[in-house]
Amino acid sequence: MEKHEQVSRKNDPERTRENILAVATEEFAAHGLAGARVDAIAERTRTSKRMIYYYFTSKEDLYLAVLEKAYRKIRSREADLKLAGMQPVAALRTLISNTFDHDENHPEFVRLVSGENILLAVHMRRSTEIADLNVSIIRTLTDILERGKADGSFQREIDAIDLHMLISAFCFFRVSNAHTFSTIFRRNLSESATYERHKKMIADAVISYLRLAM
Amino acid sequence: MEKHEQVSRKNDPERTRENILAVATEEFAAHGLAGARVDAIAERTRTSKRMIYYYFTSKEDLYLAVLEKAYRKIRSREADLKLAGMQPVAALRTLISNTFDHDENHPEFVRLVSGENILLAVHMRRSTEIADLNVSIIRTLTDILERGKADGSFQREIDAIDLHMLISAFCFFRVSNAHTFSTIFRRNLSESATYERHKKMIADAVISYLRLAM
DNA sequence: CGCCTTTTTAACTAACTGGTCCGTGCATGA
DNA sequence: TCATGCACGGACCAGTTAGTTAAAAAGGCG
Repeated sequence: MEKHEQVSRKNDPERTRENILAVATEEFAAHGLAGARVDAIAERTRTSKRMIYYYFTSKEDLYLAVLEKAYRKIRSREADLKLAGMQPVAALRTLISNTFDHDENHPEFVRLVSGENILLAVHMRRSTEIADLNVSIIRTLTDILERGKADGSFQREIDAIDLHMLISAFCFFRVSNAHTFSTIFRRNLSESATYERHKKMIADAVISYLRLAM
Repeated sequence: MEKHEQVSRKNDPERTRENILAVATEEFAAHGLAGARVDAIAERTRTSKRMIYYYFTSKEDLYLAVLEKAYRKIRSREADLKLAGMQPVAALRTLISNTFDHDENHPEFVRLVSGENILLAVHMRRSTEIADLNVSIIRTLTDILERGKADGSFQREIDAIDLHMLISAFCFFRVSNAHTFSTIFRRNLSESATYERHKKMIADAVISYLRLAM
């Protein structure tokens, strides 16, 4: 639109809203809902505390908005992996690699979800849009499993949601519990050698498991 | 003249301390460090808020005491499984089953650890005793892996800590993320059929993985 | 008994924190 | 140009919260 005018105020509601959301995401991820301070968010914002309430009504509503935005972000990133054309095993490896990288690269998302679980996911339940979000990944997994069974790559009888859980659990835990784990075992999980080894491990474990019925 | 039902007071510092710790554990597990209320703990205690400070000095110190006690509890429960005499595969299955059951039966422990991770494990790092706690499980796993390799049950080259992580991740995640997971996928994880299926799944996955080099 | 530890009670404070009041600046269209 | 509605901000309020104070008194060990 127009150029920056240093003296005059520029009304840019969209920008203000997004700015608040971005700062709030960091704050809630770092301290949880209860530990987060509205004043702290306001300070790091380019606007004021009053504006937070102007746009988001309450601390809880702001928190929910942060949560929804975080989930929306994944949806837009996922599913352009073109797995349909790949061999089942290769497709699965690609999918696992993607999940692994996502959690590793978005610790703030992992922390938000962890915090929400401590609060029994009550806020997430209030949200209508989050629920039907991960349907696509289940559909993708179902397709891979079927094709793998047809061509003999997989013989294991397994439910797609269970499989998703097996994969998610490892990828998520690596990030969500990194601090206590590395404190106890004195091991740096974000080291690139560890990173690669773990990525290969979860993929190999899943593939081994699916290969044969036992 | 009217007298109280309880005429005599019993001085039992140990009991008082334990009572405070037990109530505090519930409160911290339910709401996290920031969300927990000292007054709320005091109310549900058979003693008073003053006693909390008499024995624990501050909210943070109380929280740390809760954390340490939770970890100490596992240590005392584990390692009487007599795995040394069992075949490697059977020993491993027993160990996995035990980890699985532990997390399932102690959601308050899982929540405490989750919360501590959100806070970057800063309190845990202050504790001297928690660190050298899980050495025993690594030793046990190392032993099982060596025996399994010797008798040909396992051919996979793997580090014991990585293996522990693979097992823990699934068991922990099932509990720590139960609320968001079941909200998204509309599945009740504490149902006994699901419980048994998942327990078998993680054991089979680990065994399959260890069996062959790929 | 004599002395130290444990326990009780209730009021209190100082800082904090979520939320609001009320007034001002900005842009636009009539 | 002026009215109107949206965007904005500083100061403030009212409730909450960790932590304290003080005065007593009962338990228990030697």
